[in-house]
Amino acid sequence: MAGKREQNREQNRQALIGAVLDSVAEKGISETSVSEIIQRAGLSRGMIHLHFGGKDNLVQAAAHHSSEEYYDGLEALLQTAGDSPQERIEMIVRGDLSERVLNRRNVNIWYAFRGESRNRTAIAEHSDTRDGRLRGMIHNAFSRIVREAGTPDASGAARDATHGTLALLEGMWTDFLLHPDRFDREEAARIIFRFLAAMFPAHFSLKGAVQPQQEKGAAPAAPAASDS
Amino acid sequence: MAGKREQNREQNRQALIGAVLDSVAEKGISETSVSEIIQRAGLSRGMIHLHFGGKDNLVQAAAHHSSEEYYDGLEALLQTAGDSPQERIEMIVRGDLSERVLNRRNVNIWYAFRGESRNRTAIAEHSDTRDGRLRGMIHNAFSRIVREAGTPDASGAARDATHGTLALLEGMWTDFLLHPDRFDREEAARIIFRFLAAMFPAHFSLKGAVQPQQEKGAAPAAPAASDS
Amino acid sequence: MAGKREQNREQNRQALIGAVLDSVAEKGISETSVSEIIQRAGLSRGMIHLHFGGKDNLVQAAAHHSSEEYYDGLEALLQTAGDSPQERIEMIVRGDLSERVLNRRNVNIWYAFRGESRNRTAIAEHSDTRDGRLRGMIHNAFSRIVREAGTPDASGAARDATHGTLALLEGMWTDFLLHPDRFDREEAARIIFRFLAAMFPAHFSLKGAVQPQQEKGAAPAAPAASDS
Amino acid sequence: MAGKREQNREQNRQALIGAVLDSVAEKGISETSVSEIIQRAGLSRGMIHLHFGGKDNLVQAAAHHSSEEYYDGLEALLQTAGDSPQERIEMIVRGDLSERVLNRRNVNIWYAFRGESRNRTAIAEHSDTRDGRLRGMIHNAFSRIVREAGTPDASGAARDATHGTLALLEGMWTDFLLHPDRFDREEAARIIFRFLAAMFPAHFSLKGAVQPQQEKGAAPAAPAASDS
DNA sequence: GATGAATGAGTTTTCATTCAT
DNA sequence: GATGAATGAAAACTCATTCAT
Repeated sequence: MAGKREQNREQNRQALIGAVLDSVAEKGISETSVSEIIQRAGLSRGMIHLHFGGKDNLVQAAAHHSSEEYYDGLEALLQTAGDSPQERIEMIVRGDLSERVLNRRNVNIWYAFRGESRNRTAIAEHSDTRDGRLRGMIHNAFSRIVREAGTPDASGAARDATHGTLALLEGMWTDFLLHPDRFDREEAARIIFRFLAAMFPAHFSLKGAVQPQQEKGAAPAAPAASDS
Repeated sequence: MAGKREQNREQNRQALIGAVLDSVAEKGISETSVSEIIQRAGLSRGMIHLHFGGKDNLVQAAAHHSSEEYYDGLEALLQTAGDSPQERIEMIVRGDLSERVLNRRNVNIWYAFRGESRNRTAIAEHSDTRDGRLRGMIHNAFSRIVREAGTPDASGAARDATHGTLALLEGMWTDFLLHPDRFDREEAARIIFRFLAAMFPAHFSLKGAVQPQQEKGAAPAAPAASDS
Repeated sequence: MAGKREQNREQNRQALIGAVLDSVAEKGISETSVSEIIQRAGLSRGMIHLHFGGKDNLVQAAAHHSSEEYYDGLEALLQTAGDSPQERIEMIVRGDLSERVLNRRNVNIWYAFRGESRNRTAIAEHSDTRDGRLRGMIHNAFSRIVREAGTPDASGAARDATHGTLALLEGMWTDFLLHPDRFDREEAARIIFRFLAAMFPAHFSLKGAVQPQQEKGAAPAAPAASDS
Repeated sequence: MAGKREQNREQNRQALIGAVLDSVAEKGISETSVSEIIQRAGLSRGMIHLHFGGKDNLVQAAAHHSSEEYYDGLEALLQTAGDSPQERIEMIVRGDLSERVLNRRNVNIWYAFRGESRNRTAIAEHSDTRDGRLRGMIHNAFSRIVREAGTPDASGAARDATHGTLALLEGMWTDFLLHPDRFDREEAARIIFRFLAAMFPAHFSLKGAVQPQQEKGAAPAAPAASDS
């Protein structure tokens, strides 16, 4: 079979990336050695250089992959969101705080990569464009809300709401990082919606539920905005 | 002089800690080698093991020192704050976003140490109590504000405001970490106060200035709340 | 060839062990550094940790090897010995004092490893069983001699002869260690046989030659009993 | 007081030597570092170089001291021995196997120093003369025994008995070194006397007791011949 | 004389990378 | 292509010695 080799090749690449991410999450970047990686992946030493040309590239690829996965989930989530701006924002917030996205592994990985400047630039570089798209979507939603609220957005309320919401989510991630045991997803969501409800009382309720419209059903299954 | 030697000893310890922090800020933890440290400190190799018993301990001590410095500055700042809860909160927010606290060096250090769980737990051990104290002070301020606002705090508004404010600050630090060039302190403060103004319109203005009272004068010169 | 690499691997392991033994014999344990070892072996630094996981393990392996070699030679020697108990004992004594076994290198190595309890216990662990076996063989021989002598062994003559013979050999090794120049193998053998001749006059002569039987021909070519 | 300083000086020298011997006995030579020594001695770092001019010299001095002590005890013991040659030999044998001389500390020290050729030669230099003297005394005793036995010593029986006895003692020390737990002083003495009884039945009994004469009373209190 | 902080040469160890098989 | 033994530069650490106090 022709594609068998190619398929195996991709399988090995993914195994290595997965091994890096597992190790980074469990042991941290500085203890993620080549030996650690190949042991987790169950592959040979040479594989890393064969497929990625070196450890650094592999780690970059893993960082890239992790970020990619995050944003992909996020955009998929938005596809399923309702039309109302409140729904879209709630979906992002709830998604970003969901077990599937906000868990020890992801948080450790995310902060580990951010912690080392070398990788930081690489991650930042590629995630900025995509992050911009997400930011744009949230901003659109808030713009609509502001418009619906009838007040002119001269003072940049939509932009500030966007920035603030993303900052709040970041802050919640940090909470989780530092105290995964005592972190309470419901509380985190409630706080964010409390802030939003204060700014847009007609659109968000204290409960964090979208106010006037009916609930859209399905719980969010994937991540939401993080990188600012 | 008698204490000259003892004094010198302490000086060297501090020099080593400073060198670690400089290196971590500039190069990241994984490139902070013993050679790098002693070169920056202008001291001898053996010194690290003499005073700290190994590189790891030195790095931990540096993390500890950094955290301590942060909380010290923060608490000092609160000593100078006015009596009104608004003033106290504003001082923390503005302090935490001030050049003196929120700068590339500090942010890099802070995130570098958080990036690896080993350092994270080591910092957590001693910083949680101090963080709790700070959090308590902010919570007190918001409680007074809620009380003054006349609404019963059945729904935990004070607690949520505390949590939310700290999360927002965290989010702003992350903003700074990822985009130190385009970060705008004024904007960051404005957004936070916009959220607070929405929740407590009688106490916070959109400008981020304390509403009714006269300004307390001097702008904050030191750090404020971060660790959740 | 298929096994070429595996073969080379084992070759290198052996080269390292040999280098350790050479160095220990010539310079002593404390001057047997990693640099010294790899220089003698003509191999790379990393090899030691690759094959043995550290210098300490390598040194232990060398001690093990040395001990093993000694007992192997000894047991091989006994295979070639005649049937009479005198012959067997003489072979052990002469073998243990032979140039091939009792030489500067071996003695230095033997005492160097014994000098530090760490190595001592490590050797003891595996050599005690073999030593016991050897001791058993000597004891058998003496038992037969005692029986042939017609006296009942109520007083433990065979056991004491065994213990005493081994102690004498040990003592001769120490002689050699301290004065390799003036050590006289013939004299050493003569003294041992003088003691044995005194105890078992019908079986051992002053000359150290087996008394009644004809000589078995070949001179012993390998080591004999030492470890108590 | 004038001699106070001088007295203290000597006290410190002895403390250092004692610390070295303790450490060598417990940890072995290679783990006997300057730090270890001064900690045990409770003295300052500089002391070693002040009094001995360096660690090596101190270790040499300790080896010398240990050897000195051994021979001193031995010679003192002989002063108390009776006149008969049997008594003198028995005193040396029993002394050399006594708890006071043959104990874990001494054996470890003795073998540790022997294990490293550097120390070996240094000890040898000074102990050879004394060892020669001891050897001479034993030889004298055996010569008298041989003479009393009436056989001409053409075949060097006295010399061989001397050499053999010392070798047996050495062998017993090695026994003790390797298996201090199961070592049996009585058995060791019995074996040596069994050999001697076989050679000189008129002078030594199987029990290891001097044959014809009455026992001399006092148990031996100090060491006996070792260094060959 | 005594102290112990400081030094830096030398030691062990780690680890990304290479390359013969 | 895949493997894992081999490499050696660079890392962390040890430790006898020095010397200002």
